[in-house]
Amino acid sequence: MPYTYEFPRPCLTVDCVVFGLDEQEKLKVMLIKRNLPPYKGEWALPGGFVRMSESLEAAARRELQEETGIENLFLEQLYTFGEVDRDPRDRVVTVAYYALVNLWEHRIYATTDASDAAWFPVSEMPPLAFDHSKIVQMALARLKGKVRYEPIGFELLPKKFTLSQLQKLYETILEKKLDKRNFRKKILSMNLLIKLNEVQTNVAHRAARLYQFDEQKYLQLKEKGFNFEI
Amino acid sequence: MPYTYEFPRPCLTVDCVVFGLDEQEKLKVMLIKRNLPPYKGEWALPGGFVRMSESLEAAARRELQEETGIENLFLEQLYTFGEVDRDPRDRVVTVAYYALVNLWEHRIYATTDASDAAWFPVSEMPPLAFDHSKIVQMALARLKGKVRYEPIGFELLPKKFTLSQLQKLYETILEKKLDKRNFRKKILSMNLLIKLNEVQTNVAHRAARLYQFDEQKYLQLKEKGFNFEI
DNA sequence: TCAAAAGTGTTTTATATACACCCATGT
DNA sequence: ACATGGGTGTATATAAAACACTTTTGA
Repeated sequence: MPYTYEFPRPCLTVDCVVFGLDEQEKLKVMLIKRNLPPYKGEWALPGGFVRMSESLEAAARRELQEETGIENLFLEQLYTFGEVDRDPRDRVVTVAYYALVNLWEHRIYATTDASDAAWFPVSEMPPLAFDHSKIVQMALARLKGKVRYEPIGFELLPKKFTLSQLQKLYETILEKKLDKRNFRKKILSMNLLIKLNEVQTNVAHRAARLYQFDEQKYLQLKEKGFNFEI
Repeated sequence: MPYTYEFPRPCLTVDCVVFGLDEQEKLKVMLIKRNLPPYKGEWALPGGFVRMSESLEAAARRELQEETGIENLFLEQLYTFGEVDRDPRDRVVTVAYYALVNLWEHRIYATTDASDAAWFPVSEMPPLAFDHSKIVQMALARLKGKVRYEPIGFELLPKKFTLSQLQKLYETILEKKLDKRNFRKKILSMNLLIKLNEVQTNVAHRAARLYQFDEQKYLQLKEKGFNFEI
Protein backbone atom coordinates (compact mmCIF):
# COMPACT_ATOMS: atom_id res chain seq x y z
CA MET A 1 0.00 0.00 0.00
CA PRO A 2 1.39 3.44 -0.90
CA TYR A 3 -0.31 5.03 2.09
CA THR A 4 -2.37 4.13 5.10
CA TYR A 5 -4.83 6.12 7.14
CA GLU A 6 -3.64 7.33 10.54
CA PHE A 7 -6.48 6.34 12.80
CA PRO A 8 -6.70 3.81 15.61
CA ARG A 9 -8.46 0.70 14.41
CA PRO A 10 -10.91 -1.57 16.17
CA CYS A 11 -10.61 -5.32 15.67
CA LEU A 12 -12.99 -6.67 13.06
CA THR A 13 -14.62 -10.07 13.26
CA VAL A 14 -17.49 -11.95 11.66
CA ASP A 15 -19.97 -14.13 13.57
CA CYS A 16 -22.52 -16.50 12.10
CA VAL A 17 -25.92 -17.60 13.32
CA VAL A 18 -26.34 -20.95 11.59
CA PHE A 19 -29.91 -22.23 11.58
CA GLY A 20 -30.92 -25.80 10.92
CA LEU A 21 -34.05 -27.92 11.30
CA ASP A 22 -33.85 -31.25 13.08
CA GLU A 23 -35.88 -34.39 12.27
CA GLN A 24 -38.83 -33.07 14.27
CA GLU A 25 -38.54 -29.77 12.42
CA LYS A 26 -37.41 -27.97 15.53
CA LEU A 27 -35.37 -24.88 14.72
CA LYS A 28 -31.82 -25.08 16.01
CA VAL A 29 -28.75 -22.89 16.12
CA MET A 30 -25.18 -24.13 15.99
CA LEU A 31 -22.93 -23.07 18.86
CA ILE A 32 -19.28 -23.57 19.58
CA LYS A 33 -17.70 -24.06 22.96
CA ARG A 34 -14.83 -21.61 23.22
CA ASN A 35 -11.44 -23.09 24.02
CA LEU A 36 -9.67 -19.76 24.33
CA PRO A 37 -10.26 -16.77 26.58
CA PRO A 38 -12.19 -14.60 26.92
CA TYR A 39 -15.30 -16.59 27.85
CA LYS A 40 -13.28 -19.81 27.68
CA GLY A 41 -15.54 -22.82 28.11
CA GLU A 42 -18.70 -20.89 27.28
CA TRP A 43 -20.93 -21.23 24.25
CA ALA A 44 -20.59 -18.74 21.44
CA LEU A 45 -21.41 -18.25 17.78
CA PRO A 46 -18.92 -19.55 15.23
CA GLY A 47 -16.79 -16.72 13.90
CA GLY A 48 -13.40 -15.12 13.84
CA PHE A 49 -11.20 -12.32 12.63
CA VAL A 50 -11.51 -10.87 9.15
CA ARG A 51 -8.30 -11.14 7.19
CA MET A 52 -6.95 -8.20 5.22
CA SER A 53 -7.18 -10.09 1.94
CA GLU A 54 -10.79 -11.28 2.13
CA SER A 55 -14.20 -9.64 1.98
CA LEU A 56 -16.58 -9.86 4.92
CA GLU A 57 -18.71 -12.53 3.34
CA ALA A 58 -15.61 -14.49 2.36
CA ALA A 59 -14.47 -14.35 5.98
CA ALA A 60 -17.83 -15.66 7.16
CA ARG A 61 -17.75 -18.51 4.64
CA ARG A 62 -14.18 -19.39 5.55
CA GLU A 63 -14.98 -19.53 9.27
CA LEU A 64 -18.00 -21.72 8.63
CA GLN A 65 -15.97 -24.02 6.44
CA GLU A 66 -13.23 -24.26 9.07
CA GLU A 67 -15.52 -24.78 12.02
CA THR A 68 -18.33 -26.84 10.57
CA GLY A 69 -17.22 -28.14 7.19
CA ILE A 70 -20.22 -26.65 5.44
CA GLU A 71 -19.83 -24.98 2.08
CA ASN A 72 -22.24 -23.35 -0.34
CA LEU A 73 -24.90 -22.57 2.18
CA PHE A 74 -27.34 -19.67 2.21
CA LEU A 75 -25.59 -16.78 3.92
CA GLU A 76 -26.75 -13.21 4.37
CA GLN A 77 -25.46 -10.24 6.30
CA LEU A 78 -27.53 -9.52 9.39
CA TYR A 79 -26.20 -6.49 11.24
CA THR A 80 -22.97 -5.02 12.53
CA PHE A 81 -22.49 -4.80 16.26
CA GLY A 82 -20.12 -2.14 17.48
CA GLU A 83 -20.79 -1.28 21.10
CA VAL A 84 -17.56 -0.13 22.70
CA ASP A 85 -17.54 -2.69 25.50
CA ARG A 86 -18.89 -5.76 23.76
CA ASP A 87 -15.56 -7.53 24.18
CA PRO A 88 -13.81 -7.22 27.56
CA ARG A 89 -10.32 -7.29 26.10
CA ASP A 90 -10.33 -4.88 23.24
CA ARG A 91 -12.55 -2.86 20.94
CA VAL A 92 -14.06 -5.45 18.62
CA VAL A 93 -16.64 -4.73 15.97
CA THR A 94 -18.37 -7.76 14.53
CA VAL A 95 -20.30 -8.17 11.31
CA ALA A 96 -22.97 -10.77 11.96
CA TYR A 97 -24.30 -13.11 9.28
CA TYR A 98 -27.02 -15.69 9.40
CA ALA A 99 -26.97 -18.94 7.49
CA LEU A 100 -29.50 -21.62 6.65
CA VAL A 101 -28.40 -25.20 6.34
CA ASN A 102 -30.11 -28.33 5.17
CA LEU A 103 -29.41 -30.77 7.99
CA TRP A 104 -31.08 -33.65 6.18
CA GLU A 105 -28.43 -33.75 3.49
CA HIS A 106 -25.35 -32.34 5.24
CA ARG A 107 -23.43 -33.39 8.27
CA ILE A 108 -21.80 -30.94 10.61
CA TYR A 109 -18.55 -31.59 12.38
CA ALA A 110 -16.52 -29.82 15.03
CA THR A 111 -12.90 -29.10 14.19
CA THR A 112 -9.64 -28.32 15.88
CA ASP A 113 -10.40 -24.61 15.99
CA ALA A 114 -13.28 -25.24 18.31
CA SER A 115 -13.26 -27.67 21.17
CA ASP A 116 -16.91 -28.56 20.62
CA ALA A 117 -19.86 -27.74 18.41
CA ALA A 118 -23.51 -28.52 19.06
CA TRP A 119 -27.00 -27.69 17.95
CA PHE A 120 -29.37 -26.01 20.40
CA PRO A 121 -33.10 -25.50 19.96
CA VAL A 122 -33.80 -21.77 19.79
CA SER A 123 -36.16 -22.16 22.73
CA GLU A 124 -33.42 -23.65 24.92
CA MET A 125 -30.35 -21.59 24.27
CA PRO A 126 -27.66 -21.54 26.95
CA PRO A 127 -26.18 -18.21 28.05
CA LEU A 128 -23.81 -17.04 25.35
CA ALA A 129 -20.46 -15.25 25.33
CA PHE A 130 -20.19 -11.55 24.41
CA ASP A 131 -23.43 -10.08 23.02
CA HIS A 132 -24.13 -13.25 21.07
CA SER A 133 -27.57 -13.77 22.61
CA LYS A 134 -28.60 -10.42 21.21
CA ILE A 135 -27.26 -11.42 17.80
CA VAL A 136 -29.25 -14.66 17.87
CA GLN A 137 -32.39 -12.75 18.81
CA MET A 138 -31.92 -10.42 15.89
CA ALA A 139 -31.26 -13.30 13.52
CA LEU A 140 -34.48 -14.99 14.65
CA ALA A 141 -36.44 -11.80 14.05
CA ARG A 142 -34.88 -11.42 10.61
CA LEU A 143 -35.63 -15.02 9.69
CA LYS A 144 -39.20 -14.68 10.87
CA GLY A 145 -39.67 -11.53 8.83
CA LYS A 146 -37.89 -12.66 5.71
CA VAL A 147 -39.28 -16.15 5.36
CA ARG A 148 -42.68 -14.66 4.55
CA TYR A 149 -41.65 -12.71 1.49
CA GLU A 150 -38.61 -14.54 0.18
CA PRO A 151 -38.49 -18.27 -0.57
CA ILE A 152 -35.58 -18.94 1.78
CA GLY A 153 -37.34 -21.58 3.86
CA PHE A 154 -36.50 -24.19 1.26
CA GLU A 155 -32.84 -23.86 2.27
CA LEU A 156 -33.71 -25.62 5.51
CA LEU A 157 -35.42 -28.58 3.86
CA PRO A 158 -34.12 -31.44 1.74
CA LYS A 159 -34.36 -30.86 -2.03
CA LYS A 160 -37.39 -33.13 -2.14
CA PHE A 161 -39.94 -32.43 0.55
CA THR A 162 -43.60 -32.92 1.37
CA LEU A 163 -46.13 -30.12 1.71
CA SER A 164 -46.58 -31.05 5.35
CA GLN A 165 -42.86 -30.59 5.96
CA LEU A 166 -43.01 -27.21 4.31
CA GLN A 167 -46.04 -26.18 6.32
CA LYS A 168 -44.45 -27.31 9.57
CA LEU A 169 -41.35 -25.29 8.70
CA TYR A 170 -43.44 -22.15 8.40
CA GLU A 171 -45.32 -22.97 11.58
CA THR A 172 -42.03 -23.41 13.41
CA ILE A 173 -40.46 -20.19 12.18
CA LEU A 174 -43.56 -18.02 12.37
CA GLU A 175 -44.56 -19.58 15.71
CA LYS A 176 -48.18 -20.06 14.74
CA LYS A 177 -50.45 -22.74 13.37
CA LEU A 178 -51.48 -22.57 9.73
CA ASP A 179 -54.55 -24.05 8.08
CA LYS A 180 -53.60 -27.04 5.95
CA ARG A 181 -55.98 -26.42 3.07
CA ASN A 182 -55.32 -22.70 2.89
CA PHE A 183 -51.59 -23.23 3.07
CA ARG A 184 -51.60 -25.73 0.21
CA LYS A 185 -53.91 -23.57 -1.86
CA LYS A 186 -51.61 -20.59 -1.48
CA ILE A 187 -48.26 -22.26 -2.00
CA LEU A 188 -49.46 -24.29 -4.98
CA SER A 189 -51.13 -21.29 -6.60
CA MET A 190 -47.70 -19.68 -6.98
CA ASN A 191 -46.68 -22.51 -9.32
CA LEU A 192 -43.21 -22.59 -7.85
CA LEU A 193 -43.29 -26.18 -6.70
CA ILE A 194 -42.55 -29.06 -9.03
CA LYS A 195 -44.76 -32.04 -8.23
CA LEU A 196 -42.54 -35.10 -8.41
CA ASN A 197 -43.60 -38.63 -9.28
CA GLU A 198 -42.22 -39.80 -5.98
CA VAL A 199 -43.51 -40.25 -2.49
CA GLN A 200 -42.07 -40.43 1.00
CA THR A 201 -40.55 -43.72 2.15
CA ASN A 202 -40.34 -45.36 5.55
CA VAL A 203 -43.39 -43.77 7.09
CA ALA A 204 -45.97 -45.71 9.08
CA HIS A 205 -48.92 -44.17 7.29
CA ARG A 206 -49.93 -42.98 3.85
CA ALA A 207 -46.82 -41.70 2.04
CA ALA A 208 -46.94 -38.07 1.00
CA ARG A 209 -46.14 -36.71 -2.43
CA LEU A 210 -42.72 -35.09 -2.80
CA TYR A 211 -42.20 -31.63 -4.25
CA GLN A 212 -39.20 -29.58 -5.30
CA PHE A 213 -38.76 -25.80 -5.34
CA ASP A 214 -38.40 -24.44 -8.87
CA GLU A 215 -35.70 -21.83 -8.40
CA GLN A 216 -35.34 -21.13 -12.13
CA LYS A 217 -38.99 -20.25 -12.41
CA TYR A 218 -38.86 -18.13 -9.28
CA LEU A 219 -35.99 -16.06 -10.65
CA GLN A 220 -37.85 -15.55 -13.92
CA LEU A 221 -41.06 -14.50 -12.21
CA LYS A 222 -39.14 -12.20 -9.87
CA GLU A 223 -37.72 -10.38 -12.88
CA LYS A 224 -41.26 -9.69 -14.03
CA GLY A 225 -42.24 -8.21 -10.65
CA PHE A 226 -43.67 -11.30 -8.97
CA ASN A 227 -43.53 -11.27 -5.18
CA PHE A 228 -43.35 -14.45 -3.16
CA GLU A 229 -45.52 -14.21 -0.09
CA ILE A 230 -46.84 -16.58 2.53
CA MET B 1 -6.61 -2.64 28.03
CA PRO B 2 -4.87 -5.61 29.69
CA TYR B 3 -4.52 -7.39 26.35
CA THR B 4 -5.15 -6.87 22.68
CA TYR B 5 -5.78 -9.31 19.87
CA GLU B 6 -2.89 -9.95 17.49
CA PHE B 7 -4.52 -9.60 14.12
CA PRO B 8 -4.08 -7.05 11.35
CA ARG B 9 -6.96 -4.59 11.40
CA PRO B 10 -8.85 -2.95 8.55
CA CYS B 11 -9.79 0.71 8.91
CA LEU B 12 -13.36 1.23 10.04
CA THR B 13 -15.56 4.08 8.89
CA VAL B 14 -19.21 5.04 8.86
CA ASP B 15 -21.02 6.61 5.90
CA CYS B 16 -24.48 8.14 5.89
CA VAL B 17 -27.09 8.38 3.18
CA VAL B 18 -29.12 11.39 4.31
CA PHE B 19 -32.51 11.68 2.61
CA GLY B 20 -34.60 14.82 2.53
CA LEU B 21 -37.63 16.07 0.63
CA ASP B 22 -37.53 19.46 -1.05
CA GLU B 23 -40.44 21.88 -1.44
CA GLN B 24 -41.71 20.00 -4.49
CA GLU B 25 -41.42 16.77 -2.51
CA LYS B 26 -38.57 15.56 -4.66
CA LEU B 27 -36.39 13.03 -2.84
CA LYS B 28 -32.84 14.24 -2.36
CA VAL B 29 -29.59 12.94 -0.93
CA MET B 30 -26.96 15.05 0.76
CA LEU B 31 -23.46 14.80 -0.69
CA ILE B 32 -20.15 16.29 0.32
CA LYS B 33 -17.40 17.40 -1.99
CA ARG B 34 -14.21 15.81 -0.75
CA ASN B 35 -11.34 18.18 0.01
CA LEU B 36 -8.83 15.45 0.76
CA PRO B 37 -7.51 12.57 -1.30
CA PRO B 38 -8.42 10.00 -2.37
CA TYR B 39 -11.14 11.16 -4.77
CA LYS B 40 -10.36 14.78 -3.87
CA GLY B 41 -12.88 17.13 -5.48
CA GLU B 42 -15.44 14.37 -6.08
CA TRP B 43 -18.82 13.92 -4.43
CA ALA B 44 -19.18 11.42 -1.63
CA LEU B 45 -21.40 10.48 1.26
CA PRO B 46 -20.80 12.22 4.58
CA GLY B 47 -18.87 9.96 6.90
CA GLY B 48 -15.58 9.32 8.62
CA PHE B 49 -13.53 7.13 10.89
CA VAL B 50 -15.01 5.40 13.91
CA ARG B 51 -13.26 6.37 17.11
CA MET B 52 -12.23 3.78 19.66
CA SER B 53 -14.44 5.30 22.32
CA GLU B 54 -17.72 5.51 20.43
CA SER B 55 -20.25 3.03 19.11
CA LEU B 56 -20.98 2.81 15.39
CA GLU B 57 -24.22 4.72 15.66
CA ALA B 58 -22.56 7.36 17.82
CA ALA B 59 -19.90 7.76 15.14
CA ALA B 60 -22.55 8.22 12.47
CA ARG B 61 -24.38 10.82 14.57
CA ARG B 62 -21.16 12.66 15.33
CA GLU B 63 -20.19 12.85 11.67
CA LEU B 64 -23.62 14.11 10.72
CA GLN B 65 -23.50 16.69 13.44
CA GLU B 66 -20.03 17.83 12.36
CA GLU B 67 -20.76 17.92 8.66
CA THR B 68 -24.36 19.07 8.55
CA GLY B 69 -25.32 20.40 11.96
CA ILE B 70 -28.27 18.04 12.21
CA GLU B 71 -29.04 16.33 15.49
CA ASN B 72 -31.74 13.94 16.62
CA LEU B 73 -32.64 12.66 13.22
CA PHE B 74 -33.94 9.25 12.26
CA LEU B 75 -30.90 7.03 11.71
CA GLU B 76 -30.75 3.34 11.00
CA GLN B 77 -27.99 0.95 10.06
CA LEU B 78 -28.14 -0.08 6.42
CA TYR B 79 -25.36 -2.52 5.59
CA THR B 80 -21.63 -3.02 6.04
CA PHE B 81 -19.47 -2.85 2.95
CA GLY B 82 -16.19 -4.69 3.15
CA GLU B 83 -14.88 -5.48 -0.31
CA VAL B 84 -11.10 -5.64 -0.17
CA ASP B 85 -10.46 -2.99 -2.82
CA ARG B 86 -13.23 -0.50 -2.11
CA ASP B 87 -10.68 2.12 -1.03
CA PRO B 88 -7.57 2.50 -3.23
CA ARG B 89 -5.28 3.38 -0.31
CA ASP B 90 -5.96 0.85 2.36
CA ARG B 91 -8.37 -1.81 3.51
CA VAL B 92 -11.40 0.14 4.71
CA VAL B 93 -14.62 -1.41 5.92
CA THR B 94 -17.55 0.97 6.19
CA VAL B 95 -20.75 0.63 8.13
CA ALA B 96 -23.42 2.48 6.16
CA TYR B 97 -26.38 4.20 7.77
CA TYR B 98 -29.32 5.99 6.26
CA ALA B 99 -31.01 8.99 7.78
CA LEU B 100 -34.25 10.85 7.21
CA VAL B 101 -34.38 14.57 7.77
CA ASN B 102 -37.21 17.06 7.85
CA LEU B 103 -35.97 19.79 5.53
CA TRP B 104 -38.97 21.98 6.21
CA GLU B 105 -37.96 22.57 9.78
CA HIS B 106 -34.19 22.15 9.74
CA ARG B 107 -31.44 23.87 7.86
CA ILE B 108 -28.35 22.11 6.66
CA TYR B 109 -24.98 23.71 6.55
CA ALA B 110 -21.59 22.74 5.23
CA THR B 111 -18.72 22.94 7.68
CA THR B 112 -14.94 23.14 7.73
CA ASP B 113 -14.54 19.38 7.50
CA ALA B 114 -16.10 19.39 4.10
CA SER B 115 -15.41 21.92 1.41
CA ASP B 116 -18.98 21.77 0.17
CA ALA B 117 -22.28 20.07 0.84
CA ALA B 118 -25.27 19.94 -1.46
CA TRP B 119 -28.55 18.13 -2.04
CA PHE B 120 -29.00 16.07 -5.19
CA PRO B 121 -32.24 14.58 -6.47
CA VAL B 122 -31.94 10.80 -6.41
CA SER B 123 -32.67 10.76 -10.12
CA GLU B 124 -29.74 13.07 -10.90
CA MET B 125 -26.88 11.83 -8.79
CA PRO B 126 -23.36 12.66 -9.93
CA PRO B 127 -20.72 9.92 -10.03
CA LEU B 128 -19.65 9.22 -6.47
CA ALA B 129 -16.35 8.35 -4.82
CA PHE B 130 -15.57 4.81 -3.63
CA ASP B 131 -18.55 2.45 -3.81
CA HIS B 132 -20.89 5.17 -2.60
CA SER B 133 -23.23 4.90 -5.58
CA LYS B 134 -23.88 1.30 -4.60
CA ILE B 135 -24.55 2.39 -1.03
CA VAL B 136 -27.07 4.99 -2.20
CA GLN B 137 -28.80 2.40 -4.37
CA MET B 138 -29.13 0.07 -1.42
CA ALA B 139 -30.42 2.86 0.80
CA LEU B 140 -33.07 3.74 -1.76
CA ALA B 141 -34.17 0.12 -1.95
CA ARG B 142 -34.33 -0.08 1.84
CA LEU B 143 -36.33 3.12 2.10
CA LYS B 144 -38.73 1.95 -0.59
CA GLY B 145 -39.24 -1.34 1.20
CA LYS B 146 -39.44 -0.01 4.72
CA VAL B 147 -41.70 2.97 4.19
CA ARG B 148 -44.57 0.59 3.44
CA TYR B 149 -44.57 -1.25 6.73
CA GLU B 150 -43.05 1.22 9.18
CA PRO B 151 -44.29 4.77 9.68
CA ILE B 152 -40.92 6.35 8.88
CA GLY B 153 -42.16 8.59 6.09
CA PHE B 154 -43.32 11.13 8.65
CA GLU B 155 -39.67 11.83 9.44
CA LEU B 156 -39.39 13.53 6.06
CA LEU B 157 -42.37 15.82 6.58
CA PRO B 158 -42.99 18.77 8.89
CA LYS B 159 -44.73 17.88 12.16
CA LYS B 160 -47.97 19.26 10.75
CA PHE B 161 -48.72 18.12 7.23
CA THR B 162 -51.59 17.70 4.82
CA LEU B 163 -52.84 14.39 3.52
CA SER B 164 -51.83 15.44 0.03
CA GLN B 165 -48.27 16.00 1.21
CA LEU B 166 -48.25 12.58 2.80
CA GLN B 167 -49.65 10.96 -0.32
CA LYS B 168 -47.12 12.68 -2.54
CA LEU B 169 -44.34 11.47 -0.24
CA TYR B 170 -45.44 7.87 -0.76
CA GLU B 171 -45.80 8.41 -4.48
CA THR B 172 -42.28 9.81 -4.62
CA ILE B 173 -40.66 7.04 -2.64
CA LEU B 174 -42.64 4.16 -4.09
CA GLU B 175 -42.39 5.64 -7.59
CA LYS B 176 -46.03 5.10 -8.42
CA LYS B 177 -49.31 6.99 -8.38
CA LEU B 178 -51.79 6.30 -5.63
CA ASP B 179 -55.56 6.82 -5.65
CA LYS B 180 -56.49 9.80 -3.49
CA ARG B 181 -59.66 8.39 -1.95
CA ASN B 182 -58.21 4.97 -1.30
CA PHE B 183 -55.06 6.45 0.20
CA ARG B 184 -57.03 8.63 2.60
CA LYS B 185 -59.36 5.80 3.51
CA LYS B 186 -56.46 3.55 4.39
CA ILE B 187 -54.29 5.99 6.28
CA LEU B 188 -57.20 7.41 8.27
CA SER B 189 -58.57 3.97 9.11
CA MET B 190 -55.40 3.28 11.10
CA ASN B 191 -56.34 6.10 13.49
CA LEU B 192 -52.73 7.17 13.76
CA LEU B 193 -53.23 10.70 12.49
CA ILE B 194 -54.40 13.49 14.74
CA LYS B 195 -56.70 15.84 12.85
CA LEU B 196 -55.70 19.35 13.88
CA ASN B 197 -57.91 22.42 14.01
CA GLU B 198 -55.57 24.13 11.63
CA VAL B 199 -55.20 24.50 7.92
CA GLN B 200 -52.45 25.33 5.47
CA THR B 201 -51.50 28.96 4.97
CA ASN B 202 -50.25 30.89 1.95
CA VAL B 203 -51.75 28.69 -0.71
CA ALA B 204 -53.60 30.05 -3.73
CA HIS B 205 -56.54 27.69 -3.36
CA ARG B 206 -58.59 26.04 -0.67
CA ALA B 207 -56.36 25.43 2.35
CA ALA B 208 -55.94 21.81 3.36
CA ARG B 209 -56.48 20.43 6.83
CA LEU B 210 -53.31 19.72 8.82
CA TYR B 211 -52.61 16.41 10.53
CA GLN B 212 -50.00 15.14 12.94
CA PHE B 213 -48.65 11.60 13.38
CA ASP B 214 -49.59 10.13 16.76
CA GLU B 215 -46.40 8.35 17.72
CA GLN B 216 -47.59 7.51 21.23
CA LYS B 217 -50.59 5.70 19.87
CA TYR B 218 -48.51 3.92 17.27
CA LEU B 219 -46.15 2.57 19.90
CA GLN B 220 -49.08 1.37 21.99
CA LEU B 221 -50.75 -0.36 19.05
CA LYS B 222 -47.46 -1.91 17.98
CA GLU B 223 -47.15 -3.51 21.42
CA LYS B 224 -50.48 -5.18 20.83
CA GLY B 225 -49.40 -6.61 17.49
CA PHE B 226 -50.66 -3.89 15.17
CA ASN B 227 -48.80 -3.59 11.88
CA PHE B 228 -48.57 -0.34 10.01
CA GLU B 229 -49.00 -0.91 6.29
CA ILE B 230 -49.56 1.23 3.21
C1' DT C 1 -58.87 -52.94 11.89
C1' DC C 2 -56.72 -49.31 13.73
C1' DA C 3 -53.74 -45.35 13.98
C1' DA C 4 -51.74 -41.54 11.59
C1' DA C 5 -51.11 -38.43 8.40
C1' DA C 6 -52.50 -37.25 3.30
C1' DG C 7 -55.42 -35.06 0.55
C1' DT C 8 -59.29 -32.20 -1.03
C1' DG C 9 -63.81 -27.45 -1.89
C1' DT C 10 -66.94 -24.29 -0.67
C1' DT C 11 -68.79 -20.46 1.86
C1' DT C 12 -68.05 -16.33 4.32
C1' DT C 13 -65.64 -12.30 5.38
C1' DA C 14 -62.39 -8.74 4.80
C1' DT C 15 -59.62 -6.02 2.04
C1' DA C 16 -58.22 -3.73 -2.26
C1' DT C 17 -59.43 -1.46 -6.34
C1' DA C 18 -61.80 1.41 -9.55
C1' DC C 19 -63.99 5.46 -10.29
C1' DA C 20 -66.11 11.30 -10.67
C1' DC C 21 -67.97 15.18 -8.91
C1' DC C 22 -68.73 19.27 -5.92
C1' DC C 23 -66.37 22.51 -2.62
C1' DA C 24 -63.62 26.21 -0.77
C1' DT C 25 -60.28 29.64 -1.43
C1' DG C 26 -57.23 33.16 -3.48
C1' DT C 27 -56.25 35.74 -7.58
C1' DA D 1 -65.45 33.97 -12.68
C1' DC D 2 -61.94 30.97 -12.92
C1' DA D 3 -58.13 28.12 -11.71
C1' DT D 4 -56.33 25.07 -8.27
C1' DG D 5 -56.17 21.63 -5.30
C1' DG D 6 -59.39 19.79 -1.19
C1' DG D 7 -62.51 16.70 0.06
C1' DT D 8 -65.84 12.83 -0.19
C1' DG D 9 -68.78 7.34 -1.12
C1' DT D 10 -70.14 3.30 -3.39
C1' DA D 11 -69.90 -0.76 -6.08
C1' DT D 12 -66.95 -4.51 -7.71
C1' DA D 13 -63.27 -7.70 -7.58
C1' DT D 14 -59.93 -10.17 -5.25
C1' DA D 15 -57.86 -12.42 -1.48
C1' DA D 16 -58.00 -14.35 3.18
C1' DA D 17 -60.13 -17.11 6.60
C1' DA D 18 -63.02 -20.59 8.47
C1' DC D 19 -64.25 -25.08 8.36
C1' DA D 20 -64.59 -31.45 8.23
C1' DC D 21 -64.52 -35.45 6.10
C1' DT D 22 -62.62 -39.34 3.12
C1' DT D 23 -58.43 -41.80 1.59
C1' DT D 24 -54.27 -44.34 1.84
C1' DT D 25 -50.86 -46.98 4.04
C1' DG D 26 -48.12 -49.61 7.37
C1' DA D 27 -48.17 -51.77 11.72
